[in-house]
Amino acid sequence: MKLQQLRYIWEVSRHGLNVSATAQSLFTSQPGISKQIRLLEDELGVEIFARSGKHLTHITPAGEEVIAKAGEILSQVNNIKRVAQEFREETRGQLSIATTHTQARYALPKVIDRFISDYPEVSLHMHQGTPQQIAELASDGQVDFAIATEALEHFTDLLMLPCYSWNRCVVVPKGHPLAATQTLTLEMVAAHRLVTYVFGFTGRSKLDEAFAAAGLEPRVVFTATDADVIKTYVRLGLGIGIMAKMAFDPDQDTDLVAIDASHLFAPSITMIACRRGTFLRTYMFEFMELFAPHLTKDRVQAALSASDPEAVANLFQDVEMPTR
Amino acid sequence: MKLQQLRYIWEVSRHGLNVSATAQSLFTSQPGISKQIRLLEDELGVEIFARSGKHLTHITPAGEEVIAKAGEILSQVNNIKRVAQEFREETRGQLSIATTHTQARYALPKVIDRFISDYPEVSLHMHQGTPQQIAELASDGQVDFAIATEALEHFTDLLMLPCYSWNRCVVVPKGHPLAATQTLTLEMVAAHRLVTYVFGFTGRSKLDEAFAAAGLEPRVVFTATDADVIKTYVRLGLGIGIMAKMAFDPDQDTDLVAIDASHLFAPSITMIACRRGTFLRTYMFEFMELFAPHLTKDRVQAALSASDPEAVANLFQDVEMPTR
DNA sequence: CCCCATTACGTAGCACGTAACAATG
DNA sequence: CATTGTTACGTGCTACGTAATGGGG
Repeated sequence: MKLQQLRYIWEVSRHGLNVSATAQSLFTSQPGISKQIRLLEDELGVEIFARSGKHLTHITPAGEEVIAKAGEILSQVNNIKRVAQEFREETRGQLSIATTHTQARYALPKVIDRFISDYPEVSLHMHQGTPQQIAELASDGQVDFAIATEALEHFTDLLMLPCYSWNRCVVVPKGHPLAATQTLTLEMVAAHRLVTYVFGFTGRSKLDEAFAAAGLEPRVVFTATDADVIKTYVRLGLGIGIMAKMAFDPDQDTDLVAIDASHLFAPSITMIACRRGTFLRTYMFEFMELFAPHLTKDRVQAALSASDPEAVANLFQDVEMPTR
Repeated sequence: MKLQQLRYIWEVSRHGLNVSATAQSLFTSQPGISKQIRLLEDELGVEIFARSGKHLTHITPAGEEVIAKAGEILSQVNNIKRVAQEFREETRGQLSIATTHTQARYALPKVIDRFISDYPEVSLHMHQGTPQQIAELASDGQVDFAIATEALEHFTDLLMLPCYSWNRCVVVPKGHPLAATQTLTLEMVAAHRLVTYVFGFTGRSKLDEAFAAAGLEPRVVFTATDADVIKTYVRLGLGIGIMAKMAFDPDQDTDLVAIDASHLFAPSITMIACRRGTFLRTYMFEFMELFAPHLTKDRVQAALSASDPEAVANLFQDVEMPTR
């Protein structure tokens, strides 16, 4: 059994059982892969892929288990490489983060700015996507961290750590009837046409829950995946906006008025997630702590290593309230 | 990075950093191992072993982490081989069990007898040792199961499953003053010289606790690691014996009288332990169920896979009371 | 002075690439 | 007929064994 054989079956399964495509992506020849897979199957005495004629049709039950374990092995191999680099050059390496528009646009810039000045030799890669995509990237090990508010909880191989809690504001154009309101009610909000997030984005679920609990049916006339688009359509007069409070910028958005709506909706908690069982570089811990100061290296390691649910639960008590 | 390189550093660290001894045990040449270790270190850019002159003196911090991860990998490699054999020939393979005298002599024979007739093609290996040794064997992956009553709880990488609950009896020669007693008290027992288990064996701790709680200081004049020796010295009149009830055989031990002492001591629970994260063959599940009928495959798998502490806790409720 | 790891060197095996072949939709 | 996996074959690399070398305790 060779590591490359395990890598081959793993990659082939990730490429929809297409050996040729796999060979291209690995910059090697396709007969080489075929041969090695056959050799592995011979050695194990079990077929990993089922063939019909000259095509791989599906993965055998035995193959499922073998491939899963091969994935574990490859992930540990990566960990070893990381450990080595950590001890060789502590401040050099890669950091890949997948996140949503909201975080990338409003929460992360300050943190990133600080991070790249602290660790100039770390090459940073940001990936933007839907919460679902983000979680998958982290779960596959393609990125180190996933940062989002939704959809991370269904991936059991991800460890989720709470970063900060936030709530919403209602945004209206200057001069709008609601602009002078001191204290909003859900009824007042529901009386207008609404512009807000698409379902599954940026805590949209908490919004729906609040309206449903009050027996109201909001007229959502436009949904967007980010606050910049929401603000644009509020400016056009399409409706009033409901969005994350931190997405309102008093300096920039001078033609709009933001009205606090924290008392109307349950707060959302933005999470950072990383794969369980992966080795984290020092600068990765540092990044976490920059983003959420209560996520110290010690605490995160406790939550990571321990199958100790308490270590994670405790972290929720330290989540800070929104800064803006 | 090659699997053999990982195997080499793992084995060298297990052989007290003696490369020559490692080479012998692996039936290969010692320069070969040296070379491969060097190649791995070069590739990683980190020293795994610290050298003084021509000797390996200790493992570097980086080496510690690398070796730990290498161990994980090798364990997964074994799992893959097991999976393959499971699908190839379901009823063929190996089963290695480490256990104590008490279990091997009194609890296991019936189970083993049944097992070898159910699975004649499985080659069975039994290892006897102290509870400590047993736990280490299981923790190292050298045996599949450890069966004992004590000392398993300190190994966090072992999953412990409760098998059966048992208690003690007092053994005296026929004609001894205590022989006619209906209901023993701790004071009556403490009035005699005692022969019982060595500390750390077969639930000895529960014995000491009971006497201490009653403010009694038992005069233990002889300690043994197994009941056969205890019975021998009871026959010699050295004192009265306290031992596991199941170790008394009415057919065999006709010259002795056993008096129930279940009400004097807290019951002990015999456990079966296996390493977390290892693939268990079908016949291994079957063995567990033969030994402890409430340990069905489904339940054990739930306890194994889940980091779900409840799945294990539930099993404790099903522990049967002693059969003899 | 013995033990042990490293260096040097030769060989056998094997992983990989190119090219030809076969089968499927 | 285009795409894809398998077989055939040659080559360059490398893992491993034997022998020689060098340091430590």
